[in-house]
Amino acid sequence: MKSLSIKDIATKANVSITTVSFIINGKAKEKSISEAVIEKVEKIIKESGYKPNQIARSLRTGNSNIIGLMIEDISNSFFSRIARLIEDKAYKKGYKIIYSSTENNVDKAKELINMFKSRKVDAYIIAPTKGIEEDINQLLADNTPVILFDRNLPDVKTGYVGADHFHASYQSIESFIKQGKKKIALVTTDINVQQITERLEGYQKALEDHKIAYDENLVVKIHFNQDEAETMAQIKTLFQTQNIDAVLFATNYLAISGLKVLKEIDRKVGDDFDVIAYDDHEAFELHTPRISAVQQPLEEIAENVIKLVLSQLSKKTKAEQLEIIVPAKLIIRS
Amino acid sequence: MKSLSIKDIATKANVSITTVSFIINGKAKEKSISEAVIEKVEKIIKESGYKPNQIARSLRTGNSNIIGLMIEDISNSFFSRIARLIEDKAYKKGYKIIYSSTENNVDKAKELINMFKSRKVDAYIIAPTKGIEEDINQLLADNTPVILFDRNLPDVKTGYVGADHFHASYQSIESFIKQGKKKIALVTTDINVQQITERLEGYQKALEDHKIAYDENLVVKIHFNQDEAETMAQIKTLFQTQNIDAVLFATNYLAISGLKVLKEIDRKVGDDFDVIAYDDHEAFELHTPRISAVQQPLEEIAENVIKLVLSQLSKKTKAEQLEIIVPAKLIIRS
DNA sequence: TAGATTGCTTAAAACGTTTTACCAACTACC
DNA sequence: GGTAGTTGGTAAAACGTTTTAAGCAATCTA
Repeated sequence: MKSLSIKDIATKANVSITTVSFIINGKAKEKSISEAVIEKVEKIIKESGYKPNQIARSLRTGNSNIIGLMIEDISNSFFSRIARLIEDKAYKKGYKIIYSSTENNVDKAKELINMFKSRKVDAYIIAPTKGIEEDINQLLADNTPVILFDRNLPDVKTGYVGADHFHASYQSIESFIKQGKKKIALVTTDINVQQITERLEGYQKALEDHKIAYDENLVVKIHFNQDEAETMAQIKTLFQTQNIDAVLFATNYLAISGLKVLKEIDRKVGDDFDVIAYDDHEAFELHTPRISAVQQPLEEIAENVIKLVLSQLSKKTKAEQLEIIVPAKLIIRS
Repeated sequence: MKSLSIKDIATKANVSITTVSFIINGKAKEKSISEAVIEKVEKIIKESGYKPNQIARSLRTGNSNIIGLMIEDISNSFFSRIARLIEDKAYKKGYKIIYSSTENNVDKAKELINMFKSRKVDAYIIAPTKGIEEDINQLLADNTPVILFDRNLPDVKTGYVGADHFHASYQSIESFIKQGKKKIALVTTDINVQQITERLEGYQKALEDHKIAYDENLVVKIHFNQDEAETMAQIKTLFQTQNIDAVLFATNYLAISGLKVLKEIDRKVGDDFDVIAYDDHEAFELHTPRISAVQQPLEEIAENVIKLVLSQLSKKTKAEQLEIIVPAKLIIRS
């Protein structure tokens, strides 16, 4: 069964295609179509269940009402929760989302941008990887709105929304120090994005400000794409060879692996060994004892991302470089 | 900067649009285009970075290489993990995914189907809600492939992939009984989908087969869209008013709420009170003590879903009603 | 009364592809 | 030397919209 076209409606209503199009697009008044015709056509549209073909529409108008969302991995709860919020808000404004996981792989990311480009998405929301600066700048040069979130790229001048990672990390370490911790470890990843380096810098600065020497043996950088067993092995080595009394995990999945290790080696989190995780997770509240975590304000991030995107979509001007830094919150659980 | 069109390439290569199109679509041989021309055109395409406009292509061919994925909620880890796997596999076959969360809301689901329809998606993958049978049947009548997963709809005759919920539930209860449990509760939701009712039936049948009387006070149906505080209150009431010695949670988020309650009322999971969760979650392995769970084989589900979709896409025939039931696995942790 | 304005409507071009149908020039065959 | 087949290619229609420019009456203005 072929679906109806505007032509069928026009024939049925005995008016021209143009007239129907004007009515559909709410330009009836402006083009001074008579009430009688408007009503007749609207009735027919309603009765027939006609829906305009978005593809034809896109081809003609050049925009698709689709926003491309590129994240690292949709199965990571941080991203899936953000994605859900963004989807919700975009939907309310009539935009749909096409999403894809980049797996932090530059080639895949580039390919995705091409994909999105050929689908003529109206705007991009990207949690970027290093190495796609040029591709993004190309988009910006074409006047396509691009908003970055979670990680900023210094060489890309556009809107960005992210949490204050430096400060949150600093605070976490400071809270350890105030508890009297001396040998504080950091388990982080080797991906070279601002968001991650900031966490390291916060760690270093806090130590420095409290006159604790930085010891590189206490910082473990886990390779991004390796499997969990290997990650756990590395963390285990840290725990067993260094006499640490506190650890900050720079991502929630690292924290989960770390907690598994602790369980395995039967080391308890408590007064003499404390843990903070970056990015909260349901598991942390349920853990015994409960695990402290840095919470990013997901709702606020999503809200701002969409705000920036919509504002760029409405202006036709080049994207302005507007960085929105929202505070992250350290939740101390005990 | 306007992007290149096939016309620009044709002009540059001094051939017709048709020729370029044939080459792009790999029909050069078949249409007996000379090697020389093929090379020339391909070189120009490569150099210029030309990418065909998918929208125009879709308009002309009637298919979009997009698969619509409708799930309950992308921020639920079960769905986000499945989504990731499906995305991956679809991507490898050249298909992109547009996804949307239905929130188990019939109206939203219907609206989404319309949305997808007007975007001419090539196929649908749906974790359906009750009430959209007719809309789906409409799609099937138009010969559009639709594959259901996670929940089946009896009134829809099409491909379906899901786990054997009845059996997994039965097994879980049986394992309680073998431990000597007598008062076994079930915390489930009130959404009326096969997948959920099967879990209840498994519960009932296991009790019956082991001559334990069914007590409706031990079954709590939590309203789907309510907030967590209320859910926890209901579960708390169950725990405090009924003298139960085991509980099966029918979804992972219910189990998480339930575990929070246990923590709150300081009741320990252990020999005299056991818990099994349906759908595994990282939190369960980390919990002290570790929580047993029913694991659905995500990879296998995703694999089969994609297999069915692709098979439907290749045949032009009406969807065949093929139900693939994969076993779920009870992971006993202690 | 001529010209301008207003009210309602439409024909046709354009968006960037794919595909059908066709053409022209050779080659091969009997 | 006529016809059938092959090789290498193209013109133009079609997909379903939006939008520009214009047309025609009827009414108003001076």
